[in-house]
Amino acid sequence: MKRTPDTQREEEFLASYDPRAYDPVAVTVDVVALTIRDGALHVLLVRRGAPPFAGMWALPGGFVRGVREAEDLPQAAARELAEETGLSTEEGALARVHLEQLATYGAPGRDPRMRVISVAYLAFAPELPDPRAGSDAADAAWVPVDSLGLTEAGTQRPGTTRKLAFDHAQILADGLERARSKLEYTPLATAFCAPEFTIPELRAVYEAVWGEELHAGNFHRKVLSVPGFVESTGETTERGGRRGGPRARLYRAGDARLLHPALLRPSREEQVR
Amino acid sequence: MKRTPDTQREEEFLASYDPRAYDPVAVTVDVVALTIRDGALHVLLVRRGAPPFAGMWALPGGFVRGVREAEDLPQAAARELAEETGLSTEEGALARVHLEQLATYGAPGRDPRMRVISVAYLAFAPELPDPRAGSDAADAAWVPVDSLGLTEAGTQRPGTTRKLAFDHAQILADGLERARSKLEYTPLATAFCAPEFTIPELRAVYEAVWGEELHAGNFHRKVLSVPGFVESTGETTERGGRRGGPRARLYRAGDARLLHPALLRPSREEQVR
DNA sequence: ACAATAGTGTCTGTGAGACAATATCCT
DNA sequence: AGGATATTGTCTCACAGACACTATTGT
Repeated sequence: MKRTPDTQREEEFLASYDPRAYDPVAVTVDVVALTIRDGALHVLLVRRGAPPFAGMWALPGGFVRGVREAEDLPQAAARELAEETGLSTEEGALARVHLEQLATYGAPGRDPRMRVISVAYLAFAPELPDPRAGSDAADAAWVPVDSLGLTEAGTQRPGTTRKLAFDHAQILADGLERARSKLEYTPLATAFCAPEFTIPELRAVYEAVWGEELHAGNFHRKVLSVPGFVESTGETTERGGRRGGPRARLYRAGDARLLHPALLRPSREEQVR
Repeated sequence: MKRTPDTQREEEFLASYDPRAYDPVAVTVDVVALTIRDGALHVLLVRRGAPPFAGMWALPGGFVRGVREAEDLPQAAARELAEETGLSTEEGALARVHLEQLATYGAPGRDPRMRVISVAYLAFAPELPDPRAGSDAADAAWVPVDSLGLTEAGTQRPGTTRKLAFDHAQILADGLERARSKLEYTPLATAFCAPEFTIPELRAVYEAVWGEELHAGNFHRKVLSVPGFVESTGETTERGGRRGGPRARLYRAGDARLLHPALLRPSREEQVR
């Protein structure tokens, strides 16, 4: 190739962009995968088998595969999720999982080994099977979020048994706040439900994520009044609730991508100042 | 050092984490810096002096400095912004700029040279001086956002003179949507204003960002009714508007971090379905 | 004088939340 | 039968938006 001034310039540029010339930087993807089990919000965690933080719990995650595999960031997140849940990307079970980017964490020292930039993703999943531990994990489980003693500041209260590695308490706290907020103005609560669901089931999702009870009657009317949130199937459940009550009507997720007007959390009285 | 099974295991782990063993990955920071000039929303752009995309416009950005400098991601964003605007981080002028993480872009091929993961930041700035081109830029300017022919999909309409490099049209589109949304439920519009401002000036910010006219009377009453949005200084402007009208009262930003109730955009009729 | 603008008042429709009522189903 | 629950009805208050009005300033 002829070394015109232009190609020479580009080569210099390329050289200046070579990361090998700098300190090594690694890029990982971590996933905050949320689901509802037994009426409580759970997060998917793996127990680390190797140092650092061996024995502690962490969000599922790992390397972004490089240029050769040409793996996009959402792909990497879906792969990590599939590896831990045992669900194949093909089966369509993962297709029902909502996945969105949460934020990126790159503070120096967040990983004691080297500079690691971690792109966190947030997943909303309907009830999934118990996970099986992946290759480099000692264990994996759906863990009730309440059991982790998370504070608003993104730390864990002292005395919590399951300690989170790295800055994963912060990432999880950010993910939870995003989830709570998204339920307000998007129909993503339906992502926690089976394809057909009842309004009380949907209400249970809101109560689990927001951590407070909602008024059944007002919630019902509100959901039906938001255009495109849910659409009726015309069917009802086969039986009433396990403690009595009439059969509930079944609904599907509607075509709205934003709720208008929004379903605001009741506890907004305490204005963040 | 004795090679216990544990340290050996860690060494293996470390080896598996060495990015040099993988394809090289670079991490950059790009900044969507927004300001209001002459009543129109402007974004800070630099014209590229070197290939690829030489001659095209791009968001200011560059490498995250590695382990040795221990540069955090927000620091890197502030540094890039300072380099292009000529404002020193010390002066406090940059301290009045609101900076928040926007999203991370890492699609393979988004940079033709190598795998580049870019963490984008969003900046809200009061009126700043004209930029001076940084080291590797041919030019730098505050550019009216409207002149870029951005579509909702994050592309540029054909026939637009200033073409954006890489996927920066997408990043900018995402930043604009975030900005529009943030004005609804946070008091960040005040970040575009001088320390003391009038309600009509604040309204001009909303009109520039949302791209639509607001009803002056209703806006006024609404802003004053949201607790903590603005607080009165007791002063008024020295003169009325340049086309007549009484002097306006001056306000400072209040202590609220969320607007409750929110100031919703009028054009939400077209529900995104 | 005239036009433009800051700021206030008034009215109306919508919607959220408290509360009540009714019908249906489980044990 | 008795208790729980799904669903609908009613009432009230807050608020967004339309419109009107007054006061103050620049040209």
